[in-house]
Amino acid sequence: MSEVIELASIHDVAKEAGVSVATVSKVINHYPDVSEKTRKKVKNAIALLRYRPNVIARGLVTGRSWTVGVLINIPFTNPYVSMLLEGVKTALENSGYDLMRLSARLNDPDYSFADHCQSRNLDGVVVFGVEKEHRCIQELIQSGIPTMFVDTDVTGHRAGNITTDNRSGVHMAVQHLYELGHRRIACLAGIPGQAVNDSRLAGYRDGLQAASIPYRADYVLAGDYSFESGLTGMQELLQLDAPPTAVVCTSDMTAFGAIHAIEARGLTVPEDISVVGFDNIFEAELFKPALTTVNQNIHTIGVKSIEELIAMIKNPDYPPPVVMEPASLVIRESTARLVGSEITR
Amino acid sequence: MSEVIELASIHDVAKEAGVSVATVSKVINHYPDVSEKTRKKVKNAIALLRYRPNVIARGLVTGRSWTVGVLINIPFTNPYVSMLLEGVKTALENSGYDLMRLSARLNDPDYSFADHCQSRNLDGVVVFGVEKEHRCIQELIQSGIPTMFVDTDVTGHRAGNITTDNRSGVHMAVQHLYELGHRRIACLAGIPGQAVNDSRLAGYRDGLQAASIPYRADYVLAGDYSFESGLTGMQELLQLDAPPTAVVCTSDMTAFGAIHAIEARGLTVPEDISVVGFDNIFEAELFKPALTTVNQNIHTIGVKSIEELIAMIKNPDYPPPVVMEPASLVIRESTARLVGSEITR
DNA sequence: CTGAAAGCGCTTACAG
DNA sequence: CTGAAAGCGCTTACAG
Repeated sequence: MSEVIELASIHDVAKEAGVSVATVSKVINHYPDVSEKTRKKVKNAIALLRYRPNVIARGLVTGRSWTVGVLINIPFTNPYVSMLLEGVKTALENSGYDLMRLSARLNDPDYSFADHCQSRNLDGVVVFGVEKEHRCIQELIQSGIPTMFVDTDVTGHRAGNITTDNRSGVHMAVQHLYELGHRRIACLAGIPGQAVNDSRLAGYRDGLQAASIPYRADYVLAGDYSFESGLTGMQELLQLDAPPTAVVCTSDMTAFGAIHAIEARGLTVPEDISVVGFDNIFEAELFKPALTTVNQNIHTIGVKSIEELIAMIKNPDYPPPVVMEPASLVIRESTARLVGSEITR
Repeated sequence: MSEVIELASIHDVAKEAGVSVATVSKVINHYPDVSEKTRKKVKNAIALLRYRPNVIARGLVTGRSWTVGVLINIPFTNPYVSMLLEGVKTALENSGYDLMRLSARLNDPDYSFADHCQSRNLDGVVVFGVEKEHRCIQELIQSGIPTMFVDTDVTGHRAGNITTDNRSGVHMAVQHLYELGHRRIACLAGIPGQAVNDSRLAGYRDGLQAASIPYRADYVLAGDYSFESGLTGMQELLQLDAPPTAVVCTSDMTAFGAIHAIEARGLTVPEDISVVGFDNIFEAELFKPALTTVNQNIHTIGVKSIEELIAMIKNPDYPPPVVMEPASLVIRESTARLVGSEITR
């Protein structure tokens, strides 16, 4: 019934056109030294046989696979990842590159991510959500495969990175809360040791310092950027003798969790406690109360990570890019002026 | 300083071990007819040189690339896509396959998705968000590449599909609203012609019919599953002389949009109008009011699409799978009993 | 049990 | 301007 159609090879085209495969190759690759007449013949044969060059075979000899890999060490369901991938996808359109998502076994000691990339002839790779210390990072840098790290502040001969100005972002959040009269400002943080988290915590300290508010260790809780960690973290903060009147979270999902915990206690946001998030995922606007949060240009980060990567691929001497995207504060409904006698020093 | 380490080839291993490349190949591929002694030597050489077989080169001769492609014709930022990809990723772990996301140019008449897949030696592909009529679907079926269509009801020699029982899902939603006393039930639908939408509309009609409620064309509006289409669709419904008291939406995002429009009019959900969504994305629970919606086992669909695809790849005679996942109604806060004299026939 | 040879579908010097 | 040959890194009959 429905016949399976085999793809024609370059030999088929050569035979059809009555020329050599070398000549066909030259036509395909737009070499100038082919007569118009021959070029015509070949093009006709290509059209007739619906020939498409095999990218894989070509890659074997040229060493270029027209494929960039991506390592995502965060659940896809994190809206942050979705927005980033959307940016990646946008930058890839019409670039000629396809995207390969590697099934990496980062916890397997016998597994090497760099080997995986090389065995697939990847032209470059973007990596994100990996801690600076993971061995795969040094292996990657050693391998010489062009790499862009998102949110991991490492560089190498052919490796750059891109991140948001996390530090300023949280600083702005703290300042905003200060200006609203808050002095007991807590922080629901992320995973200790990750560049992203450390920078945000530094911004938190900056903000406190600029406002001359002493740092309290019991106001800072580690987490993992998830809804759950916001929920449990906030529950813990509410147990304190002097609970905070405001909390800055290092992700929007964590902020949602925190708000959930606050409301479960019969309190309201922002009347009783102000909450600010980080990321500005699209849900932040939909949420009630609409979330005050630090905006990251996530889509842009996705786009630029690919653009810079491709630049590195095309030019071996391209200096390893280090790009920092600005953060900005988006004020919505989850933060408000502190009322009453709560203001203390 | 940091030396770039080249990956060893099978020739390097052969030389190091003092055997032929054929023998190395046999060791790699676990052929039995290799003496223990030789096997040892080769394994040592492999370890010494940190050799990994080049998947690409292997693929060129075996015809298998250990790569499955995915065509996603919906924005990544749609939470539905994220959940599906998370399932896909889960099923891929330890399968040996990597995932390639094709930069498809579906609107380019010179572009053939099937050719693209073949030129990349893809072992199989999962496609979703593509209308049944798009030429790429027949091309794919013709090509003989194992394919799983998600939410598109086509099959072929080596092509199956998977979908949610959309029809029953919406039927249940309508029935739920009917039992709450609603009779003026509208539908904010999706893209006409898409299998997903048609099934859901059929379920809407089923529900009406079972309740003996006449179908009103002005209660059914096409959309595109987005927040915006819920917003504008609902605005339109609110203009009617007899606006609906309940509306079933064909996506959660559309439901969010509809609720937004209702509230912007000074009305409340569910007191004034009940709203039910479709998908049960994780935001549905977070939203206020928490959304009553039809649950799809999206993660499972992602998992099964890959499992079935791999089964088709491994066995040329595997019958084209057609799987339908059950839908279920999740009742939350966005639907309520109709009060007062609103009940009419 | 082992290896030489052909071949997967291409590109790239090189000779003519 | 054109094509024969070697080679990219592998696997697979096949001969020994």
